[in-house]
Amino acid sequence: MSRRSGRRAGAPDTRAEILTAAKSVFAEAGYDRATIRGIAAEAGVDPSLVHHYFGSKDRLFAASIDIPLPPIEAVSKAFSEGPAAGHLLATIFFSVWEQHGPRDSLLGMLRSAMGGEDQAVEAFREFVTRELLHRIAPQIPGEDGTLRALVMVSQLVGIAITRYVVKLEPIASAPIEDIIALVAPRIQLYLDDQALPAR
Amino acid sequence: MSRRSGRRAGAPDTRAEILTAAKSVFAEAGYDRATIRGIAAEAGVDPSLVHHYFGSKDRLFAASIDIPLPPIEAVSKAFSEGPAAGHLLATIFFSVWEQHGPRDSLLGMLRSAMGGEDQAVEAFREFVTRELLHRIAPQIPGEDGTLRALVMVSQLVGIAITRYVVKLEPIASAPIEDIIALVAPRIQLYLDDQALPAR
DNA sequence: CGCATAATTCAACAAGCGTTGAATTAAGGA
DNA sequence: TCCTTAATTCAACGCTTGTTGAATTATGCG
Repeated sequence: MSRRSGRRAGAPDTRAEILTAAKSVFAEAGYDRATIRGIAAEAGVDPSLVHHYFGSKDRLFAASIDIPLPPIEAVSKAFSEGPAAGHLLATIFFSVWEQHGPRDSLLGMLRSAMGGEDQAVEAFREFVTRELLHRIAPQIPGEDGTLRALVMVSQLVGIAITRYVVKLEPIASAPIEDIIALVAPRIQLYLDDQALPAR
Repeated sequence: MSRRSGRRAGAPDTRAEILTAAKSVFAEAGYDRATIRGIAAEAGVDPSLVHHYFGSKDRLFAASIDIPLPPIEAVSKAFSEGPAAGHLLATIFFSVWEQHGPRDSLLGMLRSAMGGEDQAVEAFREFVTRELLHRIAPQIPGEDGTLRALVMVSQLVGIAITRYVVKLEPIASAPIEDIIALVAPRIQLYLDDQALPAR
């Protein structure tokens, strides 16, 4: 395709290796503690090469959290499952987290968002809104549909943080099926119970 | 009392002012992005003075997240409330978060724990275990009491992150009573429903 | 007052950071 | 082979950070 490619077809793509290293390091350390020098070392290249390919730490980070999440599109269809919708929703959510690639990107975004990195906070807000809230909220009846949907999402995100970030036992080591079985009825309750109790 | 106090009785306690500034800055920025120079500037003193009083950034941070949380002791008593226990539990939890002082300390701990600061992660684990898990888990019947308690706590922490850290709407601006009313029935369900559904 | 001690500031160090531009090596087409 | 272009490295700048030790100022007691 490109006449100006300096590498052979089967050779390792250094740029991709840097990106993989970046995802891994950002996931472990978050934006602040991650260093370009550390990412370069992980990829086995010179720090300048990282800058040559990605321009800046900001842009490298942006490239690291840019992730397509195929299974999440099934969220919209989950609601036709009736009483099993809650279980299916939780299953979809955690199936993404249990894969190494997406998990690294999500962890990087999450860690950095909590750390206060503006770009990451914004990315996290957009991600939750676009991938989850916009697919779930319209399916929940009542004026407070969006609020209810977000509280429900907070339950899932809260578990993700406890399991993958803080690694609190026994959530960190429990089979994901046990956790799904536990949370599914509560998710279902958010979907069914449309009336806000009087206060 | 102490013969060796260099300040008058009514004079401002510089050490306390530094600590207040530290809590505020750590809460906003987290451990990594917070700087001793920034904290010193906030307190209106020289950076060296911070070091003189607290020794190191680590120890200053440790002092900043060391917080007594009086109302949380009431958690143990909440379970005698029967069907209202879930509502009371959520109320206690968020009443702590809605106060400025404790919120700053909690935010600092949370932000830094997510950022990967070892000391903060450990502090957060201990905090959740000591203040919440140990009080709640024994009250939940079944072998998986601890797991269920932690999933329940994850729901509360997840909302706290969405509301106070990421500030996602409409959770960030909703009256806390609305959120409590929403989450209370799900908390109650964690308390009541003792059987783990077959998988 | 004068002295001891605490409170506070000043100036500076060493280390690590992101970033830069020039130099060097490797590769592919004419 | 030569020459253009990409890939990669080298060395260094400027900046910020936590930390340090000496110098300076304020304070309270005898």
